[in-house]
Amino acid sequence: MSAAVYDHESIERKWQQFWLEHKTFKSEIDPNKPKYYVLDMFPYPSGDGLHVGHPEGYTATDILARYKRMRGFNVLHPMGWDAFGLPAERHAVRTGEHPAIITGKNCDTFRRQIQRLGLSYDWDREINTTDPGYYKWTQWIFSVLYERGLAYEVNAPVNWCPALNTVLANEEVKDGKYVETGDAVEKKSMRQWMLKITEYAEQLLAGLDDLDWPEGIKAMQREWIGRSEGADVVFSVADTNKQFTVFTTRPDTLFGATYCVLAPEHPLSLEITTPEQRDAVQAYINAAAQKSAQDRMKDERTKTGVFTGAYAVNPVNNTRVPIWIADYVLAEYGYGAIMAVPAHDTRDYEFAVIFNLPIIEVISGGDITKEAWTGDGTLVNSGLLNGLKVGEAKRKISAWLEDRGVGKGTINYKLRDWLFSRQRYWGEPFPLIRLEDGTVKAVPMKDLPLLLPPLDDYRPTADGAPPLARATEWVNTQDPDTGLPAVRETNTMPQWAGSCWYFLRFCDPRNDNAAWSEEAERYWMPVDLYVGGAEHAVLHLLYSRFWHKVLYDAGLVHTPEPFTKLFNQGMILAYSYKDAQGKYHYPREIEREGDVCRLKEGGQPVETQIEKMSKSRYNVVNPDEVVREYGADAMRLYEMFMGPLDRDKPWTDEGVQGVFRFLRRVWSLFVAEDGELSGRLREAVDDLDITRELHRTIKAVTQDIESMSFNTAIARMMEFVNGAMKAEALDKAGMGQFVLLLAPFAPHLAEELWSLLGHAGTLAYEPWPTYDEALLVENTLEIPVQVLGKLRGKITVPADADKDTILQAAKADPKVLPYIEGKTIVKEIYVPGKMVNLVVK
RNA sequence: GGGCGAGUGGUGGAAUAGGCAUACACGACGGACUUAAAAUCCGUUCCCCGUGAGGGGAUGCGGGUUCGAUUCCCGCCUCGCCCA
Repeated sequence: MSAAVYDHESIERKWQQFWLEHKTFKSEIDPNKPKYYVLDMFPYPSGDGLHVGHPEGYTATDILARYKRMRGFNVLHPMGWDAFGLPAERHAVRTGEHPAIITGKNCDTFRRQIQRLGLSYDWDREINTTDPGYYKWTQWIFSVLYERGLAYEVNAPVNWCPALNTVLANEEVKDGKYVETGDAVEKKSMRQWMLKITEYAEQLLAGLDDLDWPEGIKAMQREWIGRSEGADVVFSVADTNKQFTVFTTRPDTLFGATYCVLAPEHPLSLEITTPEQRDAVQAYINAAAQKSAQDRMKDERTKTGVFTGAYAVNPVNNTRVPIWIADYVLAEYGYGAIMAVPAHDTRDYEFAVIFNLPIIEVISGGDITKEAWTGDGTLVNSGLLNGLKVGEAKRKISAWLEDRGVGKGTINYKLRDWLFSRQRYWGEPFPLIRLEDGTVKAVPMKDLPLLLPPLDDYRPTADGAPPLARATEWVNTQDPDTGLPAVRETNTMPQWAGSCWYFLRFCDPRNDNAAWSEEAERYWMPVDLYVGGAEHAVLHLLYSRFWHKVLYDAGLVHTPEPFTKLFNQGMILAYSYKDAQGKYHYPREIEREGDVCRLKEGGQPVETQIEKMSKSRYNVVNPDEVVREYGADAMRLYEMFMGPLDRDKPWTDEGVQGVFRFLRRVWSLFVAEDGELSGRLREAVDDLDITRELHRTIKAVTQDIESMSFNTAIARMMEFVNGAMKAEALDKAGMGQFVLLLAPFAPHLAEELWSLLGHAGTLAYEPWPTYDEALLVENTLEIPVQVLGKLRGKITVPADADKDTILQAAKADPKVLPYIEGKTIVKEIYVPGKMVNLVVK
């Protein structure tokens, strides 16, 4: 085999070793250099190993990291492991082996796979959330929250997932199911730790405005926080001394309230019910308890409800209105009670029609005999509000209610407090003890980390307590201050805890005296670019922002937001093949003839679709195999060349081969048969066309990297290479500049070519190529000529030709002439350097 | 129902302060090299009519603004995500 073959395997091994040995990408604080902190969402190291989806985001950030280094930035580009998680715990339950062991193995696999991709991480900063040296500080931050009154215990109905034996946060539940696994979730009343994220609702909302994040993600967070302005209004229950408060976003429609509705769970529901109605109400409440909130809120569902027999008094006009119980009102939102204004609320309208309740118009503008009017208009039938517009009426009635002590203008949020405990072993223990009198104390800093105790059996106890309850010696402890007996919390923190602050630890990962030093935090934070999947739009990104704001208020970090710019990469999909029986087949079992795909064996036709990669669909692409066959550079290049980074796109093997061919062409451009530098590359070759092309490429690639349009950057380099292949001689220095352009994308190949060009060491810190604007200007221009907007000809003119000359040439062009002869030119348009359009009649 | 995003060749995609639609790549077809194949290299490849020169049409659909619209505006359709 000739030495000229592009041997990706040995080139990549050589340079990966070089980078590790020389710590090429080690970053240290340097006040003389501008910093650039570019971060990937660190992975959960699952037993399945790396997936081709992971390297997509990692390659994008790596290109930017390498590019920024060449532009003189001090780059922080770290990687670590979000390693607490359920699969390791399940493994421990099955085998009795401590979860740390399997976690360690999985981290090793991930590290090895990631290093094979040639990503320029500073491995001296690697962190692992399950490392006691790390979770010590997670516990410390929990203490900060606890000391600031932001952590509290509550006995309340929570999302219980029987399949997992644990509770879940609101954000983890969708349509009555756990978002990760689809297991059913039910309501169960339990004692749990909560974090007061609601206290930061306003800040979390306001902080979004200035962030350079995708609008969609910001919109999702805004929606999740769900701020609404309105008023609390107090209704008294007629003929009793009882009263209840409703929250409404439409206090202006108060005069149109014709009934009230309490949620089935409302404490007054049964209390106010008249004896005649008691059985019906009780039955309704029982039925409602069986339904999920999502089911109850479905618009298409016919509304149900039951009359309590009781009446409420509307504070604005002392009218008696019936009180109903209905499950379209949720206990969790507002006060679990509403005033119903059927004329101006679609759901109230629907309910009123079904139960034949009165509908009174108080805002003109619609036709309430047909449907609710929810738009703006003028107040009618509304006493003191008559004649006002909606906005004015809201303000006036809020003030009126407040004056009389029967209500006030308020702001309500959909955001609930964060349920922060899990009935798991493999998580951070809460640094808390509980004395016999019920007092809860934080474990002092000097006693952290509070280590997880070893167990023989990682299952929950027989009576349903979390696994940690098995460690009786660990649970039963003493108050270090008084020596009094105390017990430890047996719940642990959710997986989100470790990822809420890991970007801070990366700034100073080996610090034993503090979670981070002020110097490191001030230098590196905030994260300049954060890249990851959109699935964390609400969960991780909202939780980390919350913790960061608390740390900011505590004076522990210097910016109110952690992530300046956020970018979501799309998903990598794959073709899958399904036969008529619905059974999936591996791509290698398939052959393609024209439009139809069939099984190689038996020839049965199969259906082709593009789907998310998954084992069950037999369409997973293993990055190890891609790297083995084509190399890490080809893998990186292909993932970037597939299309825009933020879009979902399907993997094809032929596509990898395409970029592999490109790399091989680059190799053959530089390297001769004998493995030495090709004789085509010579000193001081003066080929203006190639030089121009090089400068155009430098400009385009630079701009494309800045805008993260990596697919077009690669296309530009391909064009340059296609041109250079045709040249007989190439300028060595100029081709060196091209190697530097290629370096962020295909770093191994670039390093190898750079050393073949006679340079010592790494190119990682070589200055990024610059271009000469003068060389971008063409001597002659080819100007398309349109007649009535249709392309009819092209003229070639000197670049400095003036408008008149160009128009004369356009009109004289033999291709154009037939279309203007015998006609009157009414308008001549010349867009400088771009085109001519002649308008004729 | 509301919000966000997308819809361009056989395929992934390129081009938007309005200015040559289809860059780059894949696939396909033809050719060179080879005993043959692979690899590589060269060429063709949006569709229709035409031997050709040439002509016509096309960026989900229908309108509008404009000398000129993939790009801007209005109204729809389809798909994805989020919320209800």
